[in-house]
Amino acid sequence: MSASSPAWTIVAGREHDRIVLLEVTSDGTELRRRTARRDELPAVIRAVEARAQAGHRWVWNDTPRWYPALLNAGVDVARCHDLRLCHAILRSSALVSDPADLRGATAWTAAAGDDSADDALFALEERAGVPDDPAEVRAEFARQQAAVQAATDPDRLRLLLAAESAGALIAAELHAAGLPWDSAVHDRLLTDVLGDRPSGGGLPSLLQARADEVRRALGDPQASLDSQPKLLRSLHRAGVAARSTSRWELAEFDHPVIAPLLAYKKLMRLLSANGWAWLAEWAPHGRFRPVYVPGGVVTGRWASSGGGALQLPRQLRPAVRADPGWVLVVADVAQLEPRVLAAMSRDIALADAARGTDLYEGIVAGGVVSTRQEAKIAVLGAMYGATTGDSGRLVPALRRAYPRAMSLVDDAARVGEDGGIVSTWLGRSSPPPSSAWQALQARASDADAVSGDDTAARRAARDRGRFTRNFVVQGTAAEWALAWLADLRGRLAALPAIEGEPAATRSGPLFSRRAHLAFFLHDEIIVHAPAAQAEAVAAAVRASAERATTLLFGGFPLDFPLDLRIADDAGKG
DNA sequence: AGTGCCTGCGCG
DNA sequence: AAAGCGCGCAGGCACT
Repeated sequence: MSASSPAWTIVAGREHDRIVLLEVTSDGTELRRRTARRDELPAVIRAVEARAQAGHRWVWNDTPRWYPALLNAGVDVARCHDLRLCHAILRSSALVSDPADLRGATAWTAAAGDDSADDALFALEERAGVPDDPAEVRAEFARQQAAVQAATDPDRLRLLLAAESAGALIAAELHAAGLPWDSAVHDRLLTDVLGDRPSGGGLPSLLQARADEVRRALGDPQASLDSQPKLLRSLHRAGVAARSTSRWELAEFDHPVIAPLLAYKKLMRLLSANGWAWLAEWAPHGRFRPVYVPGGVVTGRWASSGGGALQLPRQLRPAVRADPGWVLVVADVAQLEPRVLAAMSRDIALADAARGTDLYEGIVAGGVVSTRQEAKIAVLGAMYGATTGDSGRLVPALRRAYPRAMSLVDDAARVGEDGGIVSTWLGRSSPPPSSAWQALQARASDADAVSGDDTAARRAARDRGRFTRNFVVQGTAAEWALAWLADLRGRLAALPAIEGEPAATRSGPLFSRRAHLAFFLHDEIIVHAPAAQAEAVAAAVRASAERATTLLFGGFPLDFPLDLRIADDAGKG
């Protein structure tokens, strides 16, 4: 390592009309300070990136503040440290021994909780509240480094911060590249299911036909089908004594209105959530560009804002189509969360059950329950804290067969019920209980508590227990997925760009000639790749999954098998 | 007209 | 109406 090469380059913020960049060694020595006009930034960053040593990171206050403009200019970076996201992790991590300095830096806290700037239209704008002053940015980075160095387990935290920051880069890149979307396929699907698109303000023909059928069965030509209270009253008049209009409830009744009404609701849902209006707004030019929000969920999962990226119905998958000459590599992890639970609890018995490709069949083969369906609801019940019904009934069998795994989630639940903090494998910690929650518990344990207080407090405690029970598993699964994604991103960047003119330029200046991530959904990814690189990408996807497993869980004998296919569209399988 | 809550349903 | 976690969004509706 050359003494003059920076380990970090801090994009420290704005001073007058110029952006301040500080090159810093790993021990904090400042090597060089320079400034650039905003329009010069892509070229400056490209130049620094080109001569950076391995492991160099960009440090900046907020990835959406800087990175989209770089991507638009055709510049990407290998690594970054996102101060806003890392602050949010460190200030509440139980691994940080003395978070006082970080918690005192309230400007970063306010910014971390502010989602008003996550709107697609403002993604390029400055996010309200994120400090932009070079001295403050530098100080916050120093606070974070000190917190990590003094932490109980610095290596885990470093891995978590690196993964979280890589996620910030990937989220911006996913938006820039977009998911290839065939609007003709989407339109055909809508027309097939809903009927011809109305020219005026009316409903598509098949949807209208269903509505007519429902009103006939109700004997009420004026019945309102889209207002829950009105529909409920119409149903009551027709002799259907439902208490709600949800699908599960309606299915219990035997009445001629039920079938057409359920059909109507299904079609109406497609029209309002992902109909022609959605297509025009969110996938207008052959790409669906949702706004991803890394760290948007308490557990560390990503959220999304706009377009409903994380709720894309299976029904619409056929509209995800590769460009000509390109393919999609679609991969998801089978039973990610129970595998994560087995690994983090070091439960060899559960790891043995996961040995094949289907963990649930493995549980059946071990004689714990008798069918795959039972295994599935038992495992979900264990992770979610089910106490009643089929699921709750099966959990004790799991507790006998996999005591280590079950202790981990049972302990997490107990800590939560007691008002404590739990943490993921890499050290993301749950938020403390709200003051209202604490007040409720305090009131109930008071000597002269009213009788209602006690049951309310017990219920709130159990609710929180189910939350912390699930937090450790869902959060660690999110960490595995981030590690997978981050490693894969590096492997894809190392593949050669295609020669000649790109088949399409809709993925932006960087990704129109390079294999790139196009979609991410908790435990599933889609890579858009030149057809000639399909096998290389598939190998990279698998290798990254193995790397993520090793990074998190070392040599624990458990793998995370992928369901992987190479196809022109994402609708099969 | 803007807001915030409720219901219901899509995803993992 | 899910029993049992985490989300976002549309539409209706009550409120300001």
